[in-house]
Amino acid sequence: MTQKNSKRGSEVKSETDCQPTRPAPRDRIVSTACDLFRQHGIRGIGVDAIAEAAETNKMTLYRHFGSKDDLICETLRFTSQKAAAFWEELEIAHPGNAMAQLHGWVKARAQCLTDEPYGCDLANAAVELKEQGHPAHVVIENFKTAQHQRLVVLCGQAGVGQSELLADTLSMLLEGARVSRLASGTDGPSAHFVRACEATIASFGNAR
Amino acid sequence: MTQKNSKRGSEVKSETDCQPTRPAPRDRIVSTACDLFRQHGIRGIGVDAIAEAAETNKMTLYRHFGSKDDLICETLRFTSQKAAAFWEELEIAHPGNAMAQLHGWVKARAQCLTDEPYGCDLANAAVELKEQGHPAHVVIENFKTAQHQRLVVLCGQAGVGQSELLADTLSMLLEGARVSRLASGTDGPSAHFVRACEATIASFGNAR
DNA sequence: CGCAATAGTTACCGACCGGTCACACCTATG
DNA sequence: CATAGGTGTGACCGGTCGGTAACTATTGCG
Repeated sequence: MTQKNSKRGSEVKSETDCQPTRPAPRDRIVSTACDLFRQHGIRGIGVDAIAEAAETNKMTLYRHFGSKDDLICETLRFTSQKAAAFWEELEIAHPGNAMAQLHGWVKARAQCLTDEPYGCDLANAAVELKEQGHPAHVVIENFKTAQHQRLVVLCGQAGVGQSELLADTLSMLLEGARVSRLASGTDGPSAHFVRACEATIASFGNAR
Repeated sequence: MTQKNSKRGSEVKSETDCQPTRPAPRDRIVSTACDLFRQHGIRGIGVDAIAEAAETNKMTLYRHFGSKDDLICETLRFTSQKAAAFWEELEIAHPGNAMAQLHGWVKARAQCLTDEPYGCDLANAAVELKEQGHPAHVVIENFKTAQHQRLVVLCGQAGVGQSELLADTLSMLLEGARVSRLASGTDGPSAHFVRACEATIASFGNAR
């Protein structure tokens, strides 16, 4: 609005190689939509506001995404992909040591529990999008299944008894901690997520 | 719409004492709003649709509730009160036997996990209502705190070690199971909610 | 250069949103 | 019978929603 013809505050031209050449409109829209969906909820923000925040316009948004639902799915896929990278970092941090990776998982999840107080984007979307048959649901379920499967494998490698039940339990603890932080606040049950996980892992380890 | 002047399909008059005299408009609105919020989400249904489904009109709705936000709070309080009654049934079912009540809690929660696939209304509202300062948040937090406190007391009476940590763990497991059922489907981690709870309770009981 | 693809702008559409108004209606009670 | 309070009706308000049309400006590339 205030800048009219110049693309940024800079000199309009000759930003050929120094600056990282700001992302293409499509990418700006996706990442901006991620943030705004997170802050205001999927139903709580309009495409117009998303386009403006992404420093573009609604027409461009609709040329890349046929509908708001398409954009929703794309943002969820985007978030999924970022989350998938986490598992490789875990393997790098504790190579070949599954039990250490499991404890690393707990620690990392506890970290994002405090760093990202808005909960899991995918889970929140599942809560918010009630219309069954919405294309986002398959994205959400695929993501959740994949995340859980990685945890199942990890628990199996850690050599504990009933590894699948442990993975189920940890999955529920994490999911519960994230939504519990929204509903009950910081001092609710989620405050003891780490202790709960560690106690659970220990009990499974001893059980065998 | 189709019935115009007659209040119901009946003979317009003389329902003085036989029929249970259908609830007053205010009560119809609250319970109808509960259902519709659950089905479509709080943001997904309009006051007009709620009034119509409650067989009344928007004006009457606004005469009882000053705003949609007021109605939201009232429905959440309504749900809270119904949920509070559950604890008394639990005491009646297993009088004086805290451990039996704890297992009864698990069983009952597992039951509503399958009976009510839409998750916890209060938790869902917390996810959906991002605007901080929304009056619903205190209703939600009060409810969650009260529910959790009852569980803490119960775990304490059951005589397990670290009863508060057990209550935190069970709270997170339940919350996680309910949202996990939405995000991951019936076959996700929530399928083993009972086993996870029982294993957890057992490990806490043995730990001491 | 010249062309084509992409991006930006403005205006517009019909639908629906939460909320209000004035007025007619019904029914219970005095 | 009369009055009053709760209820029903329909129109209306400004605003926003998701989505589209037509046109212009910019850009990258042969």
